[in-house]
Amino acid sequence: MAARSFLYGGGDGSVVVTNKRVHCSSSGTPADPLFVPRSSAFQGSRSMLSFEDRGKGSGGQFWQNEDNGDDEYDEYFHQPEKKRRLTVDQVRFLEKSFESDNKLEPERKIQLAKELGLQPRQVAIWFQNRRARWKNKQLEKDYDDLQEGYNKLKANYENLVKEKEKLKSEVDKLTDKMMLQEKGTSDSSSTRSMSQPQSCQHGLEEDVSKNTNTKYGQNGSFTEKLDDFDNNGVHTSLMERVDSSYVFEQEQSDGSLDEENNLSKMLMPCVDDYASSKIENGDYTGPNSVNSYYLGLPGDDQAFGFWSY
DNA sequence: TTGTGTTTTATTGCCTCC
DNA sequence: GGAGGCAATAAAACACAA
Repeated sequence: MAARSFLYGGGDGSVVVTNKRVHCSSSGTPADPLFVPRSSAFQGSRSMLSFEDRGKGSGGQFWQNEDNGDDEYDEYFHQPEKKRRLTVDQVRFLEKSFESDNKLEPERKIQLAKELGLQPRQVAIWFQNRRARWKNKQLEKDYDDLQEGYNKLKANYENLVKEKEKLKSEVDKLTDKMMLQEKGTSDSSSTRSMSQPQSCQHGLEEDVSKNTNTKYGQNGSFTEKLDDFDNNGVHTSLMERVDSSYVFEQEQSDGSLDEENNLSKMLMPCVDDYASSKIENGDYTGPNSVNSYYLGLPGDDQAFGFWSY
């Protein structure tokens, strides 16, 4: 790999060996981005000493011994200065600069370096590390947001399951009632039923006559009970679906247990559909309702797949 | 004081762009 | 091919509990 020309230490053209890479100093012209005037407060890590508020250690020694020609000590004396943290003021300044723009153009880098008494490369490194930190923070934030959204969605799903169970039990209850009622009425008025539809016995003639596509005749009492259910102000759409399709597609039955089971089975799609349509229409206003869709999937993972973020 | 975990500074290698 | 960015990592500096 081509070595980068990092000026790290001597600005006089000396070769500085760091522990990992050979750095050749630049020629040291003012136009060079790596140029650091010898008169600058900063000479490599020595610059830290000019800010001094953390200035412990023996920062100056390395530079004082820089001209020692003794080969035996050459390597030792050309060890890079131990890294030192930037001062509070330097960091504050860099932070402000980063806030205004997290990318660093060469001109700005040199300007900042001059103002802070740092090497341009140090400024570049600081920005690079700062961008990395910022990115990590963003990732953390994104993760938290996703987690929060997921939790809301999960709560939403659980509420829907509860509501579905509630609806199911209500339907079951009503089905039972209807069955009992149907049995009672068919016993006591078996003669009348020969000439009249059952719905008429429950005063539902008008409803029946309005509806042209159902077979109310045999199921009027059930409809009446479902109407009551609807009066709770909860399940209008369920009623619409019940009226128009599922339930009364069945031909007349003898009111046996089989029919009861069939009715329950037939109603379940209504309930499922009802819950889904409520969400899709944005009608669901449960305690944890969010602007996301749940389409009746059973597992957390699947529910997770349908959110809008 | 010391061990340990975290943060910051700096290096290295790879990649992209001009 | 050089410059610069980024990810991964090293290592020094720092914080803090025991």
